Amino acid sequence: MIGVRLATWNVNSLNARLPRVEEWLAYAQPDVLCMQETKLADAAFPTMSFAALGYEAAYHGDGRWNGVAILSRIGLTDVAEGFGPTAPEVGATLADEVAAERRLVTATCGPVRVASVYVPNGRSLDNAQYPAKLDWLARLRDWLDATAAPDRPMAICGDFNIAPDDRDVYDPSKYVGTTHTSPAEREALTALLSWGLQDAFRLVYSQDKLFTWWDYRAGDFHSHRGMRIDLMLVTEALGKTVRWGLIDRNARKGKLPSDHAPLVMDFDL
DNA sequence: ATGGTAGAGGATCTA
Repeated sequence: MIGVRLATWNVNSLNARLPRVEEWLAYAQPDVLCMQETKLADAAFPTMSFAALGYEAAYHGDGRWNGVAILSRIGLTDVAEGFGPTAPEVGATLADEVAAERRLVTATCGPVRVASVYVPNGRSLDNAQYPAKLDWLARLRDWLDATAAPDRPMAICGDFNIAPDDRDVYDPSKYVGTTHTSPAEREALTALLSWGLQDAFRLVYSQDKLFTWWDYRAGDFHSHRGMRIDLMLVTEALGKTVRWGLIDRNARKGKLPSDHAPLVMDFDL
């Protein structure tokens, strides 16, 4: 039996967050950490800092917005950036432009195929970014069909910018007519699950109001106004081995936190 | 009260 601890964390700028990430790796001891919103060009990625802690790194960023990465101390091979062979022609439509952004990197870490994803925000239901978000999610489903196998251990980890159901927001009435909870977004997530994925956190917890993101503004964190939008979607081959999990709210506290907390899940393969 | 804060960059844009 192999114990594998997977984690995912939207760090909201790895440059600003590196001390917090290093501190967190030291006490949380994940085997794999997926990060989103690194906001770092690949040439600026702090590979030496993570190597000193025993982690190899795969990264895909352009330095302004977005940017994803995978750290692993159990091997890191077969790295793929973006949608790879299913990538779109560049620049034809807004959806094509969004699909070309640095929002997906994939690698094999020990016995698990791992993807770090940063799903587009969507901004608002009447914004052109909203249909681009839905298109991005459809492309992710197509990419799974083209490049992955649902009968193998795989984890799609990241900031999905979707709260799967009303348990996952602090007050459903506050999210009527907004992104992150719309029927179309939740259907796009269901379409991913129907490929052969499970919401790993829900294999361990059924309670409501367990969040991974809180707005920096208006004291939302301390008032428990948040959403669960950071997810690990795992194949049954991996999900059946889940042993334990946690959203580390402590990492949202203290000095210079990200607005997201890390999600940690343990598996025994 | 359509507010509030944080990051990047160097004026606003994004979240």
